[in-house]
Amino acid sequence: MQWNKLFAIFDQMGKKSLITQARIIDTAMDLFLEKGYDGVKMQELADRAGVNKGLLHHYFNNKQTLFNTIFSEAFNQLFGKIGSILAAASTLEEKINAIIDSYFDLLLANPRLPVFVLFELNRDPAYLEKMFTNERLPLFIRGLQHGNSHITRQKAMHIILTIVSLSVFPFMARPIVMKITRGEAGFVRLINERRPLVKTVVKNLIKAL
Amino acid sequence: MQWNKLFAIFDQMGKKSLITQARIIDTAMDLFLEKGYDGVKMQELADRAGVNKGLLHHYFNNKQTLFNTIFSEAFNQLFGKIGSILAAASTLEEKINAIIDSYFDLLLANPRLPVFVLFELNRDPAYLEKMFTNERLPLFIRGLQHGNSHITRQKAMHIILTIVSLSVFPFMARPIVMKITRGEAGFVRLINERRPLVKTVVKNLIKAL
DNA sequence: GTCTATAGGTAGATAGAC
DNA sequence: GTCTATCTACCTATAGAC
Repeated sequence: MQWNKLFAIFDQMGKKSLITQARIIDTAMDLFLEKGYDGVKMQELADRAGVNKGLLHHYFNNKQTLFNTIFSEAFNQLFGKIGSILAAASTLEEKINAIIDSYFDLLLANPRLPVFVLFELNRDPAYLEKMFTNERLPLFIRGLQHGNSHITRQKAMHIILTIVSLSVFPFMARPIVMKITRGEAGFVRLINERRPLVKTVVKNLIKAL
Repeated sequence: MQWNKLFAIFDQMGKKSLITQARIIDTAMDLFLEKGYDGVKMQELADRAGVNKGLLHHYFNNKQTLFNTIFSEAFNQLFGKIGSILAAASTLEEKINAIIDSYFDLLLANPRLPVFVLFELNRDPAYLEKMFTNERLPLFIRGLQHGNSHITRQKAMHIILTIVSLSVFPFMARPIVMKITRGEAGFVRLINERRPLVKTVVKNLIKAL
């Protein structure tokens, strides 16, 4: 992002501050996703965002508060869409394909998302208490079961876990996969080849269950 | 690990130092896997290992060197066994089931392994250059193809990626899965239920390919 | 090999001028 | 809202006694 140009334009409009906070959040998102909570230094964040270090404390009281903002956003990007897809009225196969497509699109644009979220959750599972309300997961399962009463709770869990495993893991292993495909282009090609394959695998799983 | 007791015994034998280094490595493995490179402080590591902070620098020159030791070990635990299984003389199905079982056993004992390795690889892919020699991956693929010449290089990659995705991801998402299963016991039950399911899914994938 | 003391640098956070 | 200067705490690493 070429912040300097945008910055100058907004500055002339006298609305610098309007985008300052947004720019901090935008930069923090990049940086935390790359390095995790402990790897990010406030000074580096300020430099990359093109703002003074003191401003970080003006907008967000401290590092933890800023991180919480980013983590919530990342978590919701990663798990928010499943809920709405499952809640929508459509066939089981349509729902499943929609989830798979949604993950592939999201992670092609932002591949670091899952490693970041799962690393931080692993480091401190307390984050989960704030994020995953207890109503959220039964909702997923009921979304799958709706109109498909033969799917038990247990089977629904295995189906969801299979979908997410197959869709998300290749992006988490991206550095390794890119070593095999020798570069970004090959990675994208392999991923897009995988998209229909994952759909088929899940369809066959449901038949077998 | 109850280091204090072992420590006292070896101390009486005058062989304290023999296990000191091993204890540091053991503790560092736990700590780095939990918090990642940037999250670990040398003081905390020394305290947990029951040794003086200065000793860490005596055995390993600096934090980075100690970390490299741990990372190599973790990486090899995670990817070492695939190679030897694939190289062994057995049928395709036997190889695949052996890999799946190997992952489930390894990760039931040490669930943090994959998140740690992939987070650190994501943070600095340069680690990969030292770990993944260029001969390693073609070897995996040829291992799968051996005696099954109908499997193209491309198909082999998808098969391996599917096996690893299905075997490893549930452990990476462990905090979330444990929230659903309400505790460790439920998690282990779900995982063991999954083991044969993963084998079936992969078998069906190969038929479909 | 093991410990204490401390150097040297950097982290997050605050105070106050503009 | 923005910037400079600075405080306090902590981190890695080293020096040197035992």
